[in-house]
Amino acid sequence: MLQSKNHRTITRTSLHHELVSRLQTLIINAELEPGSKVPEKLLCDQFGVSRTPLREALKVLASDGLVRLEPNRGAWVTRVTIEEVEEVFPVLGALEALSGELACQNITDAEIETVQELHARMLKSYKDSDLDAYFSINQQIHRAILVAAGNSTLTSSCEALSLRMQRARYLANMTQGRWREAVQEHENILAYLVARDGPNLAKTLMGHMNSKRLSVVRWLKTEGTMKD
Amino acid sequence: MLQSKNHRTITRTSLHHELVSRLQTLIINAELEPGSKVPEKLLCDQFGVSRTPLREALKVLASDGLVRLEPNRGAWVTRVTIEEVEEVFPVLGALEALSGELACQNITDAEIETVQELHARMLKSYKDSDLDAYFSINQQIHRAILVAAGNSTLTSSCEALSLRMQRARYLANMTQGRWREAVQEHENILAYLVARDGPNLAKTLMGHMNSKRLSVVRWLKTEGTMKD
DNA sequence: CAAGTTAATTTTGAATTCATAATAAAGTCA
DNA sequence: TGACTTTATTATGAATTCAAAATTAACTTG
Repeated sequence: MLQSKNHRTITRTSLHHELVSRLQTLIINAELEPGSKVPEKLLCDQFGVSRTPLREALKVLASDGLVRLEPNRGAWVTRVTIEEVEEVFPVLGALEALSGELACQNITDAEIETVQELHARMLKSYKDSDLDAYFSINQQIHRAILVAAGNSTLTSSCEALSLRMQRARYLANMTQGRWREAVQEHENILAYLVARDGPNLAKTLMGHMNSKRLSVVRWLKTEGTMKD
Repeated sequence: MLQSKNHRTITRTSLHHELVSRLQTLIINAELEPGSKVPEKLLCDQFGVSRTPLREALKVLASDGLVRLEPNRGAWVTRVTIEEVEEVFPVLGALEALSGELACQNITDAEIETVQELHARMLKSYKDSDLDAYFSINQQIHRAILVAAGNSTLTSSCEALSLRMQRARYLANMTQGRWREAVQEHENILAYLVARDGPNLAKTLMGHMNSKRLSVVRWLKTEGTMKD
């Protein structure tokens, strides 16, 4: 059988992917509020598409846990619950630990330099108390390590879970103390990466995820007390 | 806002899930041949559904990596490649290691007994050279450990990746030597589980996945030599 | 006017339709 | 005959349609 050379791998299933990605963005940025109903018709109008491709995208989002489909009642934006956080961060920890191990085996000097630059910029945004910039660069660092690990399955698994944790701004809601601690953890991460010390980088990344979990859970608990 | 009590969580989005699951089965059992085109119309007829829900299911399968969507050319059943195996097993290893750690923390005596019974039955099927039974029970053991770990996110991540590795029969294609080795590894897994020795169970499960990877890759390489 | 009932409206799930792209078949010409 | 066009045919992607379910509104009736 013909192995189909490499059939225009450039073109991507444009509309479908586009919709999935735009809906993800809406949910991450809480433009679609957690717990609320996904306004199918409105979104169709906004995107200028019919219900068919939109619903296809919603099914994919549902399988990623960003929305929940209720039979005959439509799609609902899922909330991040404490239970979910307690589940997802350990898994992310294990995956990031692996990414650290692999990155130490495979990372090039050039890639290390890139991470160092990102780290420096992240420090600056910390000193400037620019939370948005901090979070963006932070993500880029984790992503750079994943890329250096050279395992695309690992990358997509991590990103799917990260997406779920990125919903809503509370991740951005850190105390000064937690922020300082996170920066210190990143110092260690960088050091072990530069030293290409896989086991310690793995341990540190896992610990980093664990601290993050504690911080997010703590925040979710106070939030729960405030509202309800 | 109303937290929507627990809106008939019993009823599941029946048709959609049904289709996803049946398509998965067809692919796992290689009734849809790897590398072949997904016969949309035929499947619609077979399942007695229209193209709309079938295509929705295909998008979900694509996001799980079981099919690949080529723009304007339809869906194709993905092949298990050596590269994919080299990627997926390490990730599965990390996840199973975590499941071992967590299981040791949470498993009940009753659950341990269940695993022991499964293990005994697996040994019997090994002695009987009943490969089908062996694989089925093997899976049940891994699943039981996952369930005992009590992390549903971890469970679904593992199962999604396992599905990808379950395509085609070659997993069943073990040498006598590899089979014996796998059984020995399972002896260790059980022992560490009974002892609730998380770290060693984790290490053993990771090693188990690594052996599996080597075995599958070796087989894929000989298969490649035979055919092409 | 409150609780329950029925009718109107909207939303959902899925089939059908339709324009466009890809493939296969037929036709052309050196 | 064999490479290249041109023309049918088929398959795909997405809009539209339609029946069934859920929601809302209107209407009883005590």
